[in-house]
This record gives sequence, C-alpha cells and structure tokens, in this order.
Amino acid sequence: MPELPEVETMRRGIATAIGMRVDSVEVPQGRLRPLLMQPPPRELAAEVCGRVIEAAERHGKRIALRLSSPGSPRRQAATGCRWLVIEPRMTGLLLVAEPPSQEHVRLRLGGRCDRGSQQQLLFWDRRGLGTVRLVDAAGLEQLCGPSRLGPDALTIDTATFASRLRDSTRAVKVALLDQRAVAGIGNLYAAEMLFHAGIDPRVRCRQLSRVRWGRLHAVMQEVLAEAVELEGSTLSDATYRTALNEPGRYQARHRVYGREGQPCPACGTAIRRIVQAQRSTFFCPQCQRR
DNA sequence: CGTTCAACCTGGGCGC
DNA sequence: TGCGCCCAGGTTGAAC
Repeated sequence: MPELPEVETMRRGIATAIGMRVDSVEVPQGRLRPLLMQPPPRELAAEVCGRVIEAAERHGKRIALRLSSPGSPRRQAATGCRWLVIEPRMTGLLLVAEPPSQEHVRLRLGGRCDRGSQQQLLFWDRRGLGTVRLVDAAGLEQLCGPSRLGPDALTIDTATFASRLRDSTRAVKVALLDQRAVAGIGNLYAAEMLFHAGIDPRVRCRQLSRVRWGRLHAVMQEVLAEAVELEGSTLSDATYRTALNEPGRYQARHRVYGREGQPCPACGTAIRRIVQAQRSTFFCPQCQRR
C-alpha cells in the first residue's frame, strides 16, 4: 500500500519522463473498472497533450506532475501550468515498464531533443480506488496544500513534528496516520516506527514525554529513509511494484507489521494485533511501553 | 474535538 | 472443487 517510501520510489522511477512532451493520453475502455478521473478522459487528454512534464513532485502519498504552459509566451498568462495529481491510494502504480495487465491510463511521451527517444508513463490500479486529476495552481493547493497535508515526514524537523502532535488526546498510532498533521505515514510504517521507538501504539499523544517525541522523530526518519533506499515494501499480495515493475525490498526489514503471533525479533514475545480506528495495529507488548 | 461507520473496489485466504 | 465470507488499508464525508 503505497505510503511515503513507495510513492517516493515511484517519483524517482519516473524521472526519465521529465523533460518529455505528452503526445497522447490513452484510457482503454472495456473490462477496466472505473477510475476517478477529473476531468473525464477526453477533456483531460485535450488539455494535457502538447505540454512538457517539467517536474515530478511528491506531496505526502501523492504524485504531482508539473506540465508546462502550452503555446506561445503570450498565451501562458491565460492558460498557465497544470498539474496531473495522481493518488495511488491502495493499489495504484505508476510504471514506465509494461503493467501486469491492461493499464488505466497511458501517456505516450516524446519530443525531448537530448535523447530524442520515446517513452510511456502508465497508471495501473488493480482495485481502481486511485485517482488522476488535472488541476491548476489553485487546485494543487486544494489537493496538496497545507490545509490538506502537513509537513512531509521525511524532512519535518523535531520541534515541528512534536508540536503538531503532542497536544492531541488521540492514541499516537492513530495520530501518526493524520495526513494533516504529518504527511506520508501509513498503517505499515506507523507500526514499524513505533516498534523501533519502543512506544506502545495505544499511548495518547499527550502522555508522551519530550524525549520520546525526539526518539520517535529520529526513528521515523531512519525507517522512512531506509525504506526509500530499499524501494518500499512489497507484501505477499505483491501489488506494489517499482516503476520498472520490480518488488521493493523493505519487507525483509519488517519487525511487527503482518507478524501477529510470531516472536518479536528483539525479545521473542508474541507480536499482538489490535484494531485502532478500524485498522490493524501490530506491536510487541514487551518492547513497546506506555 | 474525537470517534465510528460506510463507501469506494478486487483478489487472496479461510472455513465449511 | 467451490462457495461465501472476511480482510487488506488510503481517503472522504456523515453522524453522533
């Protein structure tokens, strides 16, 4: 399930598309389940074709492709840049390699003079919960701005991190998933970082000492950075793949996630699974304290 | 402010 | 072998 490390891996994996012009947008019909696209495929294609992909940004768990203003400089003021915002949600993937089955969206790219090659950028989503939206600067702000996403978990500083969470009465695990507080953490990495910090996921934010916020901040960035380095986690359902359609390698590092009943790698106590905010939380009742 | 639930979806795993 | 069921979890929005 794409969280920060997986989405960052996607962003890096599609870097070869930067500088290329969109020649066509294809949205196959047929057996494909519907995918939220705004505007609908035909309009989106008309607006996107001819623009150059100038940058691939990551905002939390979303990718935003910055598309150049079309046409002459005079027209630029009127039309301006656009952003193609892709939200993979549960099973969405951005690929430059061919997808395992029919894709949802295919951008055919060309026109870069330094390489002069052609390329494709594909979005495939097994469950079809993902979204692809074309927006202007105001729309980007709405989808990815500070009203929706807090500072990025990978780069937020200790003081800001603590200040955005410590006053909450919520359980720390639940608060870590709040994208408005801190952006990028999902269910899997929340469990892993709390294990490494030795913190019981049920502790209320307010109960955590300053020292423990500092420790949590440090391990959060260690865990996320290492997961980015290893290109994310591909679970047994094997949905998540890199842009080259290869599995991630961080799953070998999982200490608690998905390991209910198995011995804690640190102390041997059986890993427990509980439910918080309707989602599974895995933790070691011995190593993770209140 | 916080929690809970339903909705969006499909495929893998389970019990029978 | 197969049917029905539950579960996986990112995000939103409504209800309490």
